[in-house]
Amino acid sequence: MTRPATSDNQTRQRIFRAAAEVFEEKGYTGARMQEIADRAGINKALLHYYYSSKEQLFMAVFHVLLKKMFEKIFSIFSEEISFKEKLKKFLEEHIEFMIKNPKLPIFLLNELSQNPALAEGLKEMINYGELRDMIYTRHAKELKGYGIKKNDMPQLMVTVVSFSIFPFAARDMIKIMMPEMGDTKKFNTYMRERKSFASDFIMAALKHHKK
Amino acid sequence: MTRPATSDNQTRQRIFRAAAEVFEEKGYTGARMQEIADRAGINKALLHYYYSSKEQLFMAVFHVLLKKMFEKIFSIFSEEISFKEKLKKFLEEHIEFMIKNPKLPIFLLNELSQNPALAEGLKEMINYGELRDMIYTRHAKELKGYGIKKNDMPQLMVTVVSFSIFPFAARDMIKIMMPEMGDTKKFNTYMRERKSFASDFIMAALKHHKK
DNA sequence: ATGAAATTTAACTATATAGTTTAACCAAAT
DNA sequence: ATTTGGTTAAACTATATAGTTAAATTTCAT
Repeated sequence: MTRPATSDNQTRQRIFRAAAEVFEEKGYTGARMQEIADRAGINKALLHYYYSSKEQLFMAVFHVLLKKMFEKIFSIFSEEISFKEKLKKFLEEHIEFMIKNPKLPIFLLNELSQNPALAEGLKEMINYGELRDMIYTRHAKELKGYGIKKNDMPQLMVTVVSFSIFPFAARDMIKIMMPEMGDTKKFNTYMRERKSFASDFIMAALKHHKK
Repeated sequence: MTRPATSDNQTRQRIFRAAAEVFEEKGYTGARMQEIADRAGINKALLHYYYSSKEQLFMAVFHVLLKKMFEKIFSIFSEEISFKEKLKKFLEEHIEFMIKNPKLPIFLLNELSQNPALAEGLKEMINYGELRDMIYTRHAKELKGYGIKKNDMPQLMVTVVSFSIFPFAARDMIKIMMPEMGDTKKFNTYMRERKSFASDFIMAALKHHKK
């Protein structure tokens, strides 16, 4: 009855992390249970002892990663600071987050696109309506000062997140067009420069926005 | 020796189109040769009569689609019009192109990310260095007027294309956050509004850009 | 020491799928 | 009419992979 002091949750964790790695790299259909077992340093029998099926394991991993992505975005947007500060902070933190999880966006977007039902679990967890209204309400004066109407919010929000997410999603296309950014170090430097480029760019656009 | 008046190239085309559809929807690993044959209205034997292997068929499809994507971008950027006009035209045409090919970006980005070698064929076909320098040289005065240095060009170019590509790549995430854009019609309307939003936004940012 | 859970080993089953084969059939060019 | 190449049908092979099983071994709490 007693929980044995052995790995247990440690093994579960090792499996989970290995699975997250493999799924992120290869996607659901490309991932192999054998490879997950190998990376976790165990065998297939034990893998199925902890997770009964590939699908179950994938679901566990996918939902954690999707939540991770959204929470990172939402947590910054819900802070009680000015829009300008929020924007700056978002770009700084989110780009650092993306540098640590560069494969996350393509993985999530691709799996979602191939199986839209994957979003089901999260639609309730995320109080999107709430947050969207909140952002505009909280920054109403500041945004109106820039001539941004409530109507413009979806365009603006998609634009803001695209600054940090798109280059990672399009990483390999950027490699084709700009081979000088081939290696990760240079690309990360480029992305760190993008923090201030993006917040300057967006603020400049807002200040000059037609009313 | 004479080309038979039968389908021949028509069948090849039907196969190619069916394959493009299935690969775009399911990706390489998710696609099934049987499904491609079914959609082309033929059987597997004939499919392999035209394309000896899944990989060969995939390569043919992938390269055409990747080229299609790049050519659309490049053709507009190489025209002899002012930067402002080019920007406007790019967003208009490229967003219409994306509306017609909404699954293209995720497909290309995902396959490239899982197999970077896929880019090999195209690196030579695309005269990236040429084009990049050309853009800055041709619009040197205009861009300098906006305080854009040659150094800023990679940031600016990625930004511009992200306006049209990102929302399609992130389509299913947008669905989660903004359920009112769930159906294709509303999303396309949103994207058509984005044409002018984006070009106004970018021009405003440039005009206000610190020198 | 004993028992229970964790883990390994290795062989196994079931299934999906890419690709093959063969024989027959059809359509059109000569 | 004969030939050639496009096409079908259906059964087939080979292989990869998810998942199972059972017996043996290890680990650890008691």
